[in-house]
Amino acid sequence: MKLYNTLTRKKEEFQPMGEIVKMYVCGVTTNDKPHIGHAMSYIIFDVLHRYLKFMGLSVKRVQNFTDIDDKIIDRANMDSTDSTTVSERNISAYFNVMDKLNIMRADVYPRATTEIVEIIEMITNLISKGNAYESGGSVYFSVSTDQNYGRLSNRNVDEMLNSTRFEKDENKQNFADFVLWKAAKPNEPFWESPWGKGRPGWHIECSAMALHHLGSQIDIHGGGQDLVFPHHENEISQSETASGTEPFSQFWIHNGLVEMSGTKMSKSIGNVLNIEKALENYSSDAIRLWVLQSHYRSPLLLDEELIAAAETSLGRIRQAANISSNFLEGEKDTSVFFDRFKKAMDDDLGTPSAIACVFDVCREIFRRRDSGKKVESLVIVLREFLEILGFTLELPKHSSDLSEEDIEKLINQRHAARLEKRFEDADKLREELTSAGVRISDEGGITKWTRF
RNA sequence: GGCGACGUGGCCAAGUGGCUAAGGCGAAGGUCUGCAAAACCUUUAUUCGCGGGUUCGAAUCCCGCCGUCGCCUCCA
Repeated sequence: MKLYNTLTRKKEEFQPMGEIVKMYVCGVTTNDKPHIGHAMSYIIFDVLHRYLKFMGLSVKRVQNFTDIDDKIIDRANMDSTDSTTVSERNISAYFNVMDKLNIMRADVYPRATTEIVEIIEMITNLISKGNAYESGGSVYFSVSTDQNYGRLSNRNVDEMLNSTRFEKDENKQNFADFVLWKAAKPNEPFWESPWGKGRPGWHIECSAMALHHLGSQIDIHGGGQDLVFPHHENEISQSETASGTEPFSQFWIHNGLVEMSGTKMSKSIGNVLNIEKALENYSSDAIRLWVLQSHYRSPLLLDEELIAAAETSLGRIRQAANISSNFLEGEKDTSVFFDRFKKAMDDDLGTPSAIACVFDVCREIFRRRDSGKKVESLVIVLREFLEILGFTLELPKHSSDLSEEDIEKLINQRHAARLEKRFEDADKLREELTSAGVRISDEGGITKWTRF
């Protein structure tokens, strides 16, 4: 399988270094409920995870929660509570929606606040090696001690100086240095450290956790494109100087960002759609299909009509996946579809082409059913594709879900009405069933029904 | 200003040197039906932002232009 590696800016053949694939995916900062951009990112890494498993590889995935930072403290102050409460609340919300989105759980979900020991250890190590320095109760990473700095994001420190627009920090030796340990201000939560009371800087936790849970070298490090600089650039620097080994990660995989009418979704613009709200109107599968129908490195256009269109498309898929033909003759060779699907996925996780293949399998299933041929092997291969892509095939909720008895009763009533040619009554009963999520069809004098 | 991505049918979106430019949504017609729904069949880009160039051959490579977006210390 080939994957686009941000580090080398090309597609490269993926081969894990050891027996298991070590995968670290940057998690969320727990200052708020997860939004649709998080859904995009984690759906994509979920599919990567599933596909690696399908290829026969074992995967150990670690995903962090940044459960202490400025925004969380601000939120806690706003809500007159503490940062732990805010974080716990949003971590619960995270698991709640991600489970609904059928995103496989990572093996470990370390939190910044539960890895303080490892973080302090790593910072101490960096200081002893001369890559970091204490200043005013904080500790900074000295960017000039790493000659490779800027490799991932393809920029150099001198050029950055001309374009920088961040506030000056008197404690820093160099403008590009970044904070590893932040001295606590009055009334802020803090942890004891060799440099006094404070808390971890943002970047260090991922390095410390990756080292702690996966080791000094990993296979895949993932996250949104907005993390390339400075977050991942800084992670590389601190990890590689601390461990003395490189590369920290073989592959750097970055997903594109959700855009709304040509603009990135962002809290400052106020165009954030949270997942909870999206799930009120659309099925988990529809959101997943909307994401996977465009390539993971491209920006994803957020337009509710597009998710609604995906919901419609899913009707086809669900229906095809539940067909059984009862015919014995004419089994179809599925290898053509299988090869096509695999070829698409092997080329940098080409889910749009893989999904095109899924729809073609669906069409073939319908065609064969309609012409009296066996479909079982196609249904099996379709379900396998859907499993790899992480679809649940769960039916969307309808306002009034009828029991089987109710459905049979209504169908019988309609049957009677049709016999007496009271078609208006019959059509009313049909509408009633439709709005309750039951689709009926009159086939050769028999009325068949199915939930949709 | 620096770095990067992108511009393909009504909408979304694959394809990145050579068979008929995938797939989804939408639209039109047909089959089926009391009428439908679903499904199936047919139609819906002689053309890939614009202008040059390379080549036997370009949506795909090169140059220029126009336009959109992201990152450049909050971010999935």
